[in-house]
Amino acid sequence: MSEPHLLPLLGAPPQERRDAARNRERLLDAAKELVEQVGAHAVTMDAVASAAGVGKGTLFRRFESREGLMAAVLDHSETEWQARVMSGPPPLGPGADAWDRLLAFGRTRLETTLLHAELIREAGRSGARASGAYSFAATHVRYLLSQLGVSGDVPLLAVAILAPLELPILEQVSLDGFPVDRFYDGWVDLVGRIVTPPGAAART
Amino acid sequence: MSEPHLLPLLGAPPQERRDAARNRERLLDAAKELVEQVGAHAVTMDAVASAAGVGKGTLFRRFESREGLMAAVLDHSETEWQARVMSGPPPLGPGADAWDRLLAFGRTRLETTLLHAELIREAGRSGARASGAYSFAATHVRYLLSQLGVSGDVPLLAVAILAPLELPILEQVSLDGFPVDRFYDGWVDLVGRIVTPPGAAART
DNA sequence: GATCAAAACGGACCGCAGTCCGTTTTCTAT
DNA sequence: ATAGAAAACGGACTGCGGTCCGTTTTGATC
Repeated sequence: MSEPHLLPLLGAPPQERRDAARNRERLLDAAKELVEQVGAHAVTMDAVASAAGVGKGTLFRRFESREGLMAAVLDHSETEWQARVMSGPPPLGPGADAWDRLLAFGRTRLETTLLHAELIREAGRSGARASGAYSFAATHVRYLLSQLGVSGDVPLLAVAILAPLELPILEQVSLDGFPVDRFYDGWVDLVGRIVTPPGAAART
Repeated sequence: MSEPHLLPLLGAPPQERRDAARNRERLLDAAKELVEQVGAHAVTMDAVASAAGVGKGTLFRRFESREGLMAAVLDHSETEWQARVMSGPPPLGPGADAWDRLLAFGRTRLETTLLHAELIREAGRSGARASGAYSFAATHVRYLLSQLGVSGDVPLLAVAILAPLELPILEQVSLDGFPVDRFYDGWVDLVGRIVTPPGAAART
């Protein structure tokens, strides 16, 4: 006669225990705090654990690795941008035409990448960019490209459009000594060439 | 009366002492050997030092860091490719027209990047890609673009052409599940769009 | 409210990158 | 050949990321 006391909630991950949830929060808060105070590069796992008043083992069980922790911190920050893209005001959000949205996307993407540069670097490839944030961006660009009626291998063109805005590329470039401002203009030119099929009229 | 015994050789780095040079070579050989045997990710600095019969301090003085060492190993491998580009047979080397050279460049660049993927990853950004190899590639592409009479911000277009061939991008992409083969075709399409100005005739 | 298995905890412990500093080698000058 | 300073050497040492495992907490069951 006894059934599991709470709704089985089909297929959902077994539900996190209360202490686990509490500690996850403490750890994330402590991490964000420390990142802000001393910079991501100087944050040690021991420091985070003890600032959160939690054992080191727990920290690693929750976040897998240092990179994983940084990715979690980063993810939190980037979620806000994703929201702006999906449901914020135009031209970034819905409502403007696809071309203008694409340009706004590029500009803000560049800005957030630079803003979170250190965190992105520390998150390494385990991180947000690889899974969450990057595939969101890719999906969005693919969508805009299809709206623009771009022909060809749209997924790959999306990659090409995003690539120059990724941190590793930006880092290599600025070593070659580019002013960042010029970068956006160059990117717009690039996108124009990709979007406008050969033989069509030029774009403004 | 006594002058420095050997030609002062204007401005040249003070010349490496003989033991230093010998040890550098031993270390590099040991490193290459170990990388080959167990894979770059499993090579420890202690292992390299003791395989070379040299102290750890020496290893770090010569190569700065683990990443620096990996970069040195990588550099050695990539030099051969650079030579093919600059003076090998066409279409990669000089002799073919710029468009064909550009395509050959892209294909071989993609190949070598994938071939050396592990080393590139281990070399991190301290490495060859950042300084040596990357700027070589960028310079070459700029040159080919100008040969093709491309208008616009050539240095930036070169960045855009190279970016999708860089490892971090390739890694993100194949997570999205692209077959690698398709990639080259997509890249050719991209380059075509960049090189062919809007309104001009399409390319073969 | 008592019982019990599963899950989470925490800190001692390990391996490796990178530093430090007393010792040895090399090279120049005489 | 010899002396002396500069440069290179090497291995003990430190700090940090990550693991392991005996102990504690949770929450479902009766």
